Amino acid sequence: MNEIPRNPPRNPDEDALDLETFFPYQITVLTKQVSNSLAKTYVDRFGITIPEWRVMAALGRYPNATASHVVRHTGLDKVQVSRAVALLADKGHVARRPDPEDRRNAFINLTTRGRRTYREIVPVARAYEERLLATITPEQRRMLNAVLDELTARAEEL
Amino acid sequence: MNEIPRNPPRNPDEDALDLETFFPYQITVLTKQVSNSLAKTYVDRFGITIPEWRVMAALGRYPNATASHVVRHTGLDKVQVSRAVALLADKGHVARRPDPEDRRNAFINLTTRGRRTYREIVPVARAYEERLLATITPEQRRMLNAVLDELTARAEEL
DNA sequence: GCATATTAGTTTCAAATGAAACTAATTTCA
DNA sequence: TGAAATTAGTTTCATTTGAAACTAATATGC
Repeated sequence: MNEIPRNPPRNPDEDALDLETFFPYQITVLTKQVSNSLAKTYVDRFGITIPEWRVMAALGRYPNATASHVVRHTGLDKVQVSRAVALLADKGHVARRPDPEDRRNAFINLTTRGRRTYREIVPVARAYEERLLATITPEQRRMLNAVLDELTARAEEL
Repeated sequence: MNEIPRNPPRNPDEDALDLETFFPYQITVLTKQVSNSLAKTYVDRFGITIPEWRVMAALGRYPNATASHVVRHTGLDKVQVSRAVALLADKGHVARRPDPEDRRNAFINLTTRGRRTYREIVPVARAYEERLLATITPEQRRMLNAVLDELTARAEEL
């Protein structure tokens, strides 16, 4: 009795690193899962990609923004924003209005149609987040939120 | 005195969603930062990509694995593993040995050279993680770890 | 046994990505 | 002024990605 429990085949090397507890690995795996789920929802139900959704989210929150503003608010790079805005304009979700003061700029806004779509997506996005976070306590949520902000700031420094 | 603090231009829409507090957004931004930093380190200092590093990490921890095992331990898909193993074999970091019992399988192992590189990378990876997490408490780390595991399991269900 | 299904792993191909080059407009300062 | 530098945004191009098709080997069921 009392067999020694069988571990998975073990590296004799003491210093072996466990990927499963390595923070960059954990967060990458989770992010991929979450992004894939959301991307599928957005494409299937609304015909837009994640970058396009992010641009709409930024415009929904901060209307009349230039592409640079959108870059700041979405964490996308300017190439992605340029492309997402072009696609959203094709689909009639956003419109560009040149700035007469400085013709390098264009103000971007949701169209009526874009706003309607935006208002449909927001509760879907919230519901997904809610289901995802359903099993963790409000306490844990607050802390998770704070820690992620802290780590994002920290990661930028490094 | 006592000016009303100026918020950024506000959407009148009550239901606007703040991207900055939206969990899928937060985690995506953080992951991108972290991955870019690490990818740069791995490429610059060791000449390998993140998928290659992950394969090495899996083999360092669980030697003599088939490609399917590596898939399970790395969260990469089989295409990525196939490519990473081919590249690592070219670089002399891993070697494949066909399974005589079932010739569809091949056992993959770090070579002496691969093991040497692996042992160089592990402390660098640990040091990065350590610097990243330096400003959060051990308590927060434990909780973060547990919550990420929980959410990853949860995300797979959804 | 032998046709059919399944499994391991690779290759192909089309789409997504982002660095670098580019265009157009504005600002700087000699 | 007006030449050089800067800024906003777009386009190009080479690389990365992953779904789907494919090859080769083994397992299953009639």
